[in-house]
Amino acid sequence: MNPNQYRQVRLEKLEKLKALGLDVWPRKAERSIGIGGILEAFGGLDGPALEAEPHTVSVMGRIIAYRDSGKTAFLNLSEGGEKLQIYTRKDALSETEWEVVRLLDMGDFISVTGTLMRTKTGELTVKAARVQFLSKALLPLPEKWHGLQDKELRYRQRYLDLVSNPEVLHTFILRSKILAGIRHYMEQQNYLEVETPMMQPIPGGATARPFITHHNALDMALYLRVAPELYLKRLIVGGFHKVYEINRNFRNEGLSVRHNPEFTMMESYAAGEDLRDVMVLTENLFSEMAKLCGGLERPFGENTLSYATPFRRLTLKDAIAQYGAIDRARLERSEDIVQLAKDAHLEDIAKKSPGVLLGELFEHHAEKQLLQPTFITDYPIELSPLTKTLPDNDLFVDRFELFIGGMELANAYSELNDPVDQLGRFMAQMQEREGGNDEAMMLDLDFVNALEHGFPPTGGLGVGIDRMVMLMTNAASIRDVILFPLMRPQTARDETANDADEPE
RNA sequence: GGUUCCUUAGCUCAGUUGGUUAGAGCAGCUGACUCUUAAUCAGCGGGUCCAGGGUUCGAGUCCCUGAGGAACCA
Repeated sequence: MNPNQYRQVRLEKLEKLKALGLDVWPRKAERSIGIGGILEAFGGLDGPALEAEPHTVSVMGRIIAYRDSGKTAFLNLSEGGEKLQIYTRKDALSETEWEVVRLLDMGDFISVTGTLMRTKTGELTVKAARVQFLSKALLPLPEKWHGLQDKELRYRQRYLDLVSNPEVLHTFILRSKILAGIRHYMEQQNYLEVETPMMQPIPGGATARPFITHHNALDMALYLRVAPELYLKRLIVGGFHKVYEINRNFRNEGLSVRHNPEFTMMESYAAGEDLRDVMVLTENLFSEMAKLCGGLERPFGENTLSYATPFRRLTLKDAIAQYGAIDRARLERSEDIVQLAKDAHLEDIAKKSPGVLLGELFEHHAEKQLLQPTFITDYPIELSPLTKTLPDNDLFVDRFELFIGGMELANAYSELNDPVDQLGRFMAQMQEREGGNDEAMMLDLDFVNALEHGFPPTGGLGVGIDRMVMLMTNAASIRDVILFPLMRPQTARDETANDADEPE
């Protein structure tokens, strides 16, 4: 039975439905209430209560189960991840409608009008008095018990994944609720949502390789943004007090269970604030979202994570010392740091400064072990070209990254607002770039110019929304929380071989 | 980039040491059944075993190359 044979059989049924005089592709469904609404409004009523005071409803949905027993048939309709049983019997329908019921397939959409009842097993059911045919599915649904299991098909044909795996639909419904929850929380904190360019002439705000594209009319290169940071800061210069943006960033990097080339980030900036204020904002955001999703204790893989505030604070060096079982004093001496880097088999050690090596030692020894929410603070200045230095140490900056479940979830600074210092940091990045580091930042002179017009002390934050949703929904892969994750095209490579000049 | 694993019917999966005509369930088709719950019962149809090459008397199974996917490492 190949897909064409299924189509053929169902096309024939469609012709039979037309022959009954039906509009088989009607424009609108008869519907007085949704399935969710029925469950909410009548889910508490028992059989006698429904009989005493009959409720007539019109519902629509996709047929996800069909149990036919002669002159009756039970159907399950699905809408928005909720399902409802329909009871049809020959003697309760017109001859035409009974014919329609017999020509239905799983996957079809119908609307049913009838009264609510309880079956003998107690299930809430609509007893059909009228049936409206809405749409024919020409192709079969995946297996009804196991759903669609093949991961490749689930990502490539997400619509089938959503239809046949209800928990997937619920994950994405929860994602929407988290997004709404974040906006609600930020609004409560008096932040304004803004939108800044996603196509930028100079990509800035993060050390990452950008995607490049071309604008024909202006004949100029444009980059998909790696971060909105430099534009949001311009808004603080312009007089916005507190702003945030939730949108996509694009980074031309590999794919993994934690990385998708386009991912959703929330960035926020608050004038007059510093890193301590941003920490409070951040931990409250996470704990509020955990509450929204069921409670402060959330399962993640093998662990239970607690979002009770305050979150733990740990300096970068302390984290390396603690998780790497390394004498803390050695992290103060450059030659010891180099030796530790060798011990950890880091690459290109000779080319890297002690600060860069500290960052890599942290990733090597500590990152994956930071399961419970932890703020890591006091980053080396080389890793943080947009951040104010610590008051008592100009080699380290006032920055935190938040780690949960072994992943980086957030990144925040006391923003550098000294334009002269900022220009110097850009120059250092330019040197990095010339040295072959294509992740180093590009010089954005207009941004420096904006700072020269006066930029108040500001606390800034970036939160990885996909990873936050992973935590809240206990998803093992970022692909399980992105509706359409990037996949290599399935078409044969020789059909799309015009990218053959791309060096691999 | 490296290592390991996966790809068999529309879907979910079996397939023994390399040996006859590749199996099951769901889905589908025909029939029975007026309260079913993965409905049940009887019968029927459905395969580019990911692709290409090789070894062999014989390959879904072994080897090589490629494609796509998954996990781990860097």
